[in-house]
Amino acid sequence: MTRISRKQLEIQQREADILQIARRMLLEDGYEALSMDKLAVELGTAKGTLYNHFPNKEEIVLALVCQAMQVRQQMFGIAASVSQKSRERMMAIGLASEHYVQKHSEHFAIEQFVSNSTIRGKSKPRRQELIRHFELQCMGSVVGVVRDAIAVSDLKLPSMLTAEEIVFGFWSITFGSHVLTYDRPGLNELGINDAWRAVRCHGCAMLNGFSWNPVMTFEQSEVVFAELDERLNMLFDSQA
Amino acid sequence: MTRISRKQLEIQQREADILQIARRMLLEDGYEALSMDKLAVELGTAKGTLYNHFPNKEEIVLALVCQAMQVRQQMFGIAASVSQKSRERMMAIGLASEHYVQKHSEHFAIEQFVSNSTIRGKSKPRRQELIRHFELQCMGSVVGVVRDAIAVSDLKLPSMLTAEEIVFGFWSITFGSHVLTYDRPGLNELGINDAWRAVRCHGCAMLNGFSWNPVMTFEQSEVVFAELDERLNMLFDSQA
DNA sequence: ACAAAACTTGACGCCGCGTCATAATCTAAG
DNA sequence: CTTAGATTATGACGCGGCGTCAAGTTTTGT
Repeated sequence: MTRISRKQLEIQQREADILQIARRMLLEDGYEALSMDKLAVELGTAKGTLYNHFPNKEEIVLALVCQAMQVRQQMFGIAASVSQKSRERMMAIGLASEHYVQKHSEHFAIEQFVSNSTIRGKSKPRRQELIRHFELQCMGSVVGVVRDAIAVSDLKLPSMLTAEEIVFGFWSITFGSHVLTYDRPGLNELGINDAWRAVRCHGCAMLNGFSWNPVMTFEQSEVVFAELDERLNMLFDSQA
Repeated sequence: MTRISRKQLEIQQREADILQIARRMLLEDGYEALSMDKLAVELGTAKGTLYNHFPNKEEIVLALVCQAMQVRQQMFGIAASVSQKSRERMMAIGLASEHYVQKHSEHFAIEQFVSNSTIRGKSKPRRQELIRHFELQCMGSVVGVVRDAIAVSDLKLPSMLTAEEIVFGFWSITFGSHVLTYDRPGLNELGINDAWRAVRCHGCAMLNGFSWNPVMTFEQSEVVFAELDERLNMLFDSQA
């Protein structure tokens, strides 16, 4: 049976190779530059072989998106358990998001390609479920923090909002900031000097806006962010 | 000289027709469905004629984006002058954004196609300047409100942030929310029942987080939003 | 009326995706 | 080891999309 496993591994390895090459092409020259023909040439096989692994181009991209979301989800999980204090856990998730964009931009960038596009529709149900799964897990991590905060009275849930809708607010602010920061050319020239610091401030403002205890000034918040950042860096490094 | 103007008008009219058809194609079937060949057929001319008006496909899309941004910018301008109170002006701009996404989704959707993509790079400098112009104008409207608020002490500018960075926060939250709401399938199933109301609450939370006077509860805020919304609807309708 | 300028046309070259008949390779039973 | 049957690899092909350009047509100015 050594034969079977050897062949199996060879195929698995090739699948990984395909994704690796595809990622490089996407990152280097954008979505249009991802060509199945060129990919096959770089892989050293015929084009038809590619189609034994993935039914179409979109599935390759979505496989990369899945990898990306898995990385993000793991980081969120780690961040959510970095402290006992609910507000710090929330801040840590924000930092994880920041970290993800900055230090794993190869994944973040690929998430962007698919964010508003026809790509999703062309994928198999299996893949869609997987993506949904990771989305739910990320959401779950953050909603957990919100619920815990409510349970220990760090946060009073406004009558107009659900816990998920609270999360939606923070999701919007980080997602929005990071997308704008990442692929909007020249935010600096618009007067936004340090977008990253600004995002932290906005997160702090919003936490304060919900009266999420302990309410603190931006200056105090910055110190806490710095401490959490250091702790998170260690955790993330030890993970890799 | 009636001849000159007749021909000129004919050409201008055709340009408008091209954009109209292109918009319909984009909205109906997505970016991939915008085909120069089909566009030419629908227009009733040869393909080469298209290329007398636009040097490439991307320029057509970007022309549509310019139209969209112009609409948005006008709405922002109106919203920024709907009240004397700085906080209400800020809220009105949020409402304008909401209105833009909901009632002018044909424009908003097209902005999305270009938000993270290779399209921008293929356009002529002239077009890029135009886009930049509208971006600056929108930014300018909001920054104006922030500066006014500071001037009348409705808002104290945090030492860590510039006025533009404050705007960036609100930009992120509305941009992020609206993108997520618009093209994420099934936010409802994630527990987000009324994303629109949630966005208003988050805006309110953030304003409160900056201690933007008059600080108010979500419930109070909702009433003000409703009043402003009505006033804005009248203004927007009278504009059209 | 007529020449020069401006505009229109559509066939053409090139490239990319996905297919499929054929060829090569592997598996497992005899 | 042999060999039939299953699995996998190949690349030429069909189709369709973008942008070009030489040839033809209309408009303009005199």
